[in-house]
Amino acid sequence: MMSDLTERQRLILALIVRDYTETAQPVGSARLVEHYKLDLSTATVRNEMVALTETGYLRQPHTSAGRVPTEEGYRYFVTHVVYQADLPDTARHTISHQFYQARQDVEQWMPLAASILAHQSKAASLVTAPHAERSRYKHLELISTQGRQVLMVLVMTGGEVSQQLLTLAEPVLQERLSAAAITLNTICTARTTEEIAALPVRSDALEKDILTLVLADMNRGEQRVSGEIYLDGLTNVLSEPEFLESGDARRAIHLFEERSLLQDLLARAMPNGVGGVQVLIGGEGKWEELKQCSVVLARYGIPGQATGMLGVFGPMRMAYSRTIPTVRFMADLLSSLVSETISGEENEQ
Amino acid sequence: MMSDLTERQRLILALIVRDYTETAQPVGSARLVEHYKLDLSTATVRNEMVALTETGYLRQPHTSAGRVPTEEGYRYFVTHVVYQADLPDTARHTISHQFYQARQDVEQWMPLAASILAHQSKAASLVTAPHAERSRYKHLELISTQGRQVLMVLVMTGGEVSQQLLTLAEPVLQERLSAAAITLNTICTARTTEEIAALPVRSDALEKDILTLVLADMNRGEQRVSGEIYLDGLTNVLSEPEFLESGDARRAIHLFEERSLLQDLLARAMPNGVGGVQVLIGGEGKWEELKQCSVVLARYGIPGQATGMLGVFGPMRMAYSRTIPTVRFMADLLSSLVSETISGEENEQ
DNA sequence: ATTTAGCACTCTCGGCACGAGAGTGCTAAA
DNA sequence: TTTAGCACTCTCGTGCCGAGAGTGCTAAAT
Repeated sequence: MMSDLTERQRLILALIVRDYTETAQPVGSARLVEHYKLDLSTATVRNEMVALTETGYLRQPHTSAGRVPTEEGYRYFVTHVVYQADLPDTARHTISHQFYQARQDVEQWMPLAASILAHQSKAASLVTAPHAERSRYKHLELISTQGRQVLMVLVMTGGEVSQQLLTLAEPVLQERLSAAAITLNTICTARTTEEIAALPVRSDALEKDILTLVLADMNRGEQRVSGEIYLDGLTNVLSEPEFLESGDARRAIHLFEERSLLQDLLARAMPNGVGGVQVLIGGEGKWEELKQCSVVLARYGIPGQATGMLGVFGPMRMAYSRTIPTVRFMADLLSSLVSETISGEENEQ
Repeated sequence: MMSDLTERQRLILALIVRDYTETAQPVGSARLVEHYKLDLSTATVRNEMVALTETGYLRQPHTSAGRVPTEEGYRYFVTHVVYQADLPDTARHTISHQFYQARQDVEQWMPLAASILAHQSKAASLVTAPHAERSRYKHLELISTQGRQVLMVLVMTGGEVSQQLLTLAEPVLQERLSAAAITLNTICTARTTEEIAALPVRSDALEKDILTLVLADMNRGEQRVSGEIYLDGLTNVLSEPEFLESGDARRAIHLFEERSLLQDLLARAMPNGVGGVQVLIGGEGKWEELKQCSVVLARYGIPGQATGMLGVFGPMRMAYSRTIPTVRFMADLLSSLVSETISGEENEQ
């Protein structure tokens, strides 16, 4: 693998990737030598470029232009050059600091993560809220609003909260609702959907109806592939030249706005548990819309219990050497946040 | 006002606006006559065009191009031609139907509203969740997650729910937390921030600390200008020619992604209570970024209690005759949803 | 008093040729 | 193995030209 290329070829490939990601212009031999102070002549560089072109890592847009990395070129760069790179300490500190300041505001965590990712990578970012495949009932609250309208707030272990508005057949007093909530809380707390479904049917009509809705809601939660999706930094990506012309790239943005498509992408791209950082370059042949784009994805959280995803989306020509370490670091950070928050099933009371 | 223009001039202006919004091409006299089967010669139309150009409602991009509406032209069109127009029944039914299907899922209301607006107007939409300037305490819930970590869920009248994660000095059992929550609920329910602040200080340390956080949270809520912001349909607007070239338009999109800027825009554009539909054409000289764009805004909700905003954003050349009635209808619809949900202060228990 | 036909005029836009410049690949020398 | 030298190729900006679109004006028609 590694010996596929000589040390010097790797250097030249890396420099071309770097220069191209910055300028979006094909890179010529002369520019490479003078701009990066190589102790080589342009001719030598050109010879190496020919080799790299034959191996399939570079290509020429046309006869007399400089070289541009191919998808394979980017992939080589990602796997052999920057994949193990660490995020500089200054960046780690900045990020940790921002999260420290927002540590109380659970609702801010996801948008904050998206915002940081977008700023650091200068591309578009997405973060999904942590989501459990099988979560347990934690607490139910019934709040009478007006007449027959009741707001039902359901909290799950793991901190997921869902609201639902229901209309009863006839008006019910708040006292009655509170009593029902207390009863249901007693019998349901810490139970899974299946366990609740297996309970004997309630004799009280109100409790029975509510329980049906609770079950429906829990089921709906388990059907979902991911938690809520947070996006940021779309404008970063809009000013990139790739997105100004070819409608291809614009269709990719559509993929990101349409939540259902995005869910599908995430599900297919990251089937397995928490692991390393996934880099999808040019859609990898599977996504027509992502032909000119790249996505850097990672899963965070605690595998059996609650996980979410985060990622960065940008032109194929993205700053991988910055983005990949950032995504990895943020995934670790969110993982630790989740494990601090989550109600473990062992020490549950 | 009305007599500013003759009937025929109004017709021609309206047709030019309509044609231009559809094609994005300057409209010539010949096209106008044959395409809309006018019983006039092109020369007559041209004479009227000269008049409209002199009044400032039309302009020519260059000598031998057709006419394009000016900002004043659009404004005349909006105020005198389409402002009172009603949304066709079929559209009303489609929209009502979609809301009917989602009536239980409170969390879906806002994104659904944004999605419908975006589809109907074929532009970008924004909706802010209803937000009360002065809301009242409704219910507090304290949930132990792990060791010293506690998830605090605070529900306000009007249905706003906020979550906060707090770390206590020492671990506390769930029983203790529930007891504290019940005590606080008893003394705080239905009270405003000021009223709660005026209560005698709690002797219990835990209750005192929690109450401080509750107050901080309520204050933070009251500081905010609006509820959460939901966006949709940005991609609709991206494919418009205006946004492909001039960076101006792209900067406008940035305005929409940066929540703080957007808050400012909303606050300055819609200072007063629920009223008619506001149409901002070309930024009205106040927003440099919106020079080529228009925004159609409306406030919904119940003035003294909880209000939110909704709007549509697109190129100045937008389909006002469709957008304005849609925004008005949606504002009414959301208003009725809010008044069904909200806990009135009178019939509060 | 309007409306309309006719016409000259102006400006944009696409196509085309052309030269400058960038960057290459190859060969032959170091 | 590296490098200097050079011929070659292709893009891109510029300027020119003609076609076409749309106008404004004038004079005739209603």
